[in-house]
Amino acid sequence: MVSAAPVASGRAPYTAPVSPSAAGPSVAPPSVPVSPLPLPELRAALLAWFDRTGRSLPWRAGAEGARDPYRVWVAEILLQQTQVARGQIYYDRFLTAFPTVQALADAPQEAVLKAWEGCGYYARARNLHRAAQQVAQDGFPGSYDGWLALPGVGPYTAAAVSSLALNEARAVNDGNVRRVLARLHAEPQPTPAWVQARADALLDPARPGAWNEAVMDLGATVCTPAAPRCDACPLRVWCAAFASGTPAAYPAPKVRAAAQEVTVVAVLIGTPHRAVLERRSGALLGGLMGLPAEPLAAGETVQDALTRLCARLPARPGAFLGRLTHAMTHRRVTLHLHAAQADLPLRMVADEALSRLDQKALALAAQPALL
DNA sequence: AAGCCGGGGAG
DNA sequence: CTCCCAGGCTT
Repeated sequence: MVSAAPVASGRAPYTAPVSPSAAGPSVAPPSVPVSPLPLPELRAALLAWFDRTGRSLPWRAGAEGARDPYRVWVAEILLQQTQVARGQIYYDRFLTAFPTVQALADAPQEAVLKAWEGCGYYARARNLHRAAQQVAQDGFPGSYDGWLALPGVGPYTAAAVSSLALNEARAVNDGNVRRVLARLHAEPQPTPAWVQARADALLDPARPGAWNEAVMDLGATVCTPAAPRCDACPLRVWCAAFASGTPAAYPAPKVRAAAQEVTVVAVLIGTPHRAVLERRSGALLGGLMGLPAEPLAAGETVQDALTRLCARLPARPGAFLGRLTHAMTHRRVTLHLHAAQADLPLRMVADEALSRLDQKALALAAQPALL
């Protein structure tokens, strides 16, 4: 594979490679302004690598630049902030449930969320469903701008679908592209505009879809976040981060807010298989079903919240069933589960779409932890 | 521009 | 444990 990389024909792309460690611990390494990359050679090298080692994925069926728009679209939504291995499982499940955009448009939202159950970021499913009803009416968009107008479709997804299905010359800008370009240029702090400008310049207009997939494949399988396999990279000879000796230092880690600690009280009325469930509303898990629950207010005890929850339903509180913790990126949830009794309608749990948190709570009730 | 939105893989 | 993932919407 390395043999396919261009023999740099005597030309060293960077005469003065940056050295992050020499700049000191608190000073970011200098960025390369606008690199004079040899576009024809670089494009040929990456596309040759992609044609040889590109991943075979279910949504990649069909002619290059003329893929089935529905399949590409569903895949791109599923893959937002979701790794390919995981997205593939949900892709197969989703396409089986909704083989066509018409089938998706005709389905009730609960069925769409059931197919999405456990995949996270459920606004993706709600927006995809709404957009499908729009497409079933008006037909598939015929351009980047048309796709961009659909709910749930932003600059990344519009570029991906229009390049893969319409052969439009639009460069995607995702986490892979950001990392690959940050390293190629040794830029520690790549802004979205910086990445887009360089992605636009690099895009091979002759094969926009294949080019986009090639950069993303490179980022996912070779130019990986923590331990890049530079020995297998077709762009190594032009890579300023490789030349620096510390490619993993680019881009610098993003500053993220600390996870917030939240305590929640939930009640099981019925059994783990047939129980009282409520439909969540709002941004967090909106549209999903779950056990009746209340977060603890400031200064409130678990017992206070349990009393408040049971007064709302209404229900009579029962035995403590167990506790669990659940991580949600920006939240660290501790859930206290109690039994309760009430005269309220029960639902078959297996028929509803639940979050992982609620699935954990039901599993806890099915087999109480010995603590 | 910055927060928010799930869940899991990799190191 | 931390950081990241074929991002988009809201404020």
